[in-house]
Amino acid sequence: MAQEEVPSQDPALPATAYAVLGLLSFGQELTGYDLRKWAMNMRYFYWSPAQSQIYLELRRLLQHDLVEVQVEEQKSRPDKRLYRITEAGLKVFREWLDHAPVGPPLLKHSVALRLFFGHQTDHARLREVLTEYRDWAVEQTTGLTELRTELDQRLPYPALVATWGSAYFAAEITAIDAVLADLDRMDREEEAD
Amino acid sequence: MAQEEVPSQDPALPATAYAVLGLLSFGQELTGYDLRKWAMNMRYFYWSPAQSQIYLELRRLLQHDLVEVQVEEQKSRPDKRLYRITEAGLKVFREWLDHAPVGPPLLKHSVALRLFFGHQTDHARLREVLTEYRDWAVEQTTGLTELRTELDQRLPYPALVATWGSAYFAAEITAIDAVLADLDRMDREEEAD
DNA sequence: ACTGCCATGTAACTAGTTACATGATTGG
DNA sequence: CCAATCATGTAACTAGTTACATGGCAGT
Repeated sequence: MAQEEVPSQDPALPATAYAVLGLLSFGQELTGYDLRKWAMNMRYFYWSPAQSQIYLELRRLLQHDLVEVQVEEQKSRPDKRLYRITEAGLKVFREWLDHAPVGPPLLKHSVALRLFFGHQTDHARLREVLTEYRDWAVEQTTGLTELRTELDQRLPYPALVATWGSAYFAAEITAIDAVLADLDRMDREEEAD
Repeated sequence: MAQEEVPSQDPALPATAYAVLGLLSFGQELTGYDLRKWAMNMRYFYWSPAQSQIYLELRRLLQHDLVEVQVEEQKSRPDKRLYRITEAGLKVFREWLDHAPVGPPLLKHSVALRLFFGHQTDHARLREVLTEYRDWAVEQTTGLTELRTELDQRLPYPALVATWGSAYFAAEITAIDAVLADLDRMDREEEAD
């Protein structure tokens, strides 16, 4: 390591670090374990990183003095490490929130990918895959509606995102139904020649 | 390395490898360069990996004999490597298409993430970010409609996905408008106290 | 004259994953 | 009594990124 000259002007953190920082920006002291649970509530629109990744980001943020930790000793189990955002952390987070370039969402839709290659399989199997995805999407809407009622008024912005998420899954369900109908149409057209 | 005993029964390839294999399953011989262009057409629903990653996957697929290559020598520029899917490749691809478990889409929506943390910024900035995203989404629908007319009849399944994609972006635009309206409402409620 | 396309590849890095290890406490 | 939860962390790996290098040829 070189001798420190500048106290890291622009840490250029990965998105996950900002997600962690953002969760801490609500003002509560949280453990890595707590953060993982919160991150799971965000899975509807932001892929939850693995548990080990969260602990890694926390250590990185600590090194940059963007969070501070208070260790609570526990008998015969790992010490509880309560993280809190620092002034510097809040500053960096707000800077990101206000000035980071608006990027497109990163999407890897494996079901859409499989439909794209539909010429290599049959409609029966395609319908199975699509239906399974549809069922999953229905479950997600249920989960989101529950989450939203849980959030409402207390956390207005997360509630807004939950509403958005519901709309997203509703749209997916409608789109799947349209695709399913199109597959039927294709079958009928094939039959009638 | 151990001495080869089994000729790699289950290669367990990453998703990107299947995407490449799938593109080759249309029957054309393609270069890495061609594949990158095709992958860019899929960016609406499946994140385009970096160019270097595509070349890497091709080399891996070659090692597994899932593709074969025909080298065309070029004077004073890199040789053109035309890849073609093999019988084994087609088999592995179909196996994946038919039997891979249906996974949820991987989504990292940085705009939704920023809205989630709206308490740390102001509505003016939030509106800017949302509007910029909205504009981008509008562009995407335009691109997709063009692509769909280009695909229609010739490639029915990609056309289906393109339609789905249009619906997705349309839903995003509607959702953003709803969020924008909600922000207005929040402003009015704040004002009236 | 210059920009963009064709075409491949390497090097160094970062983000992320899965699997493992530990072990008491709480709830049904 | 058994399963889940709490709570952190390491090790080995894979997927993916950016930046660089090369250099002719086609179109405006």
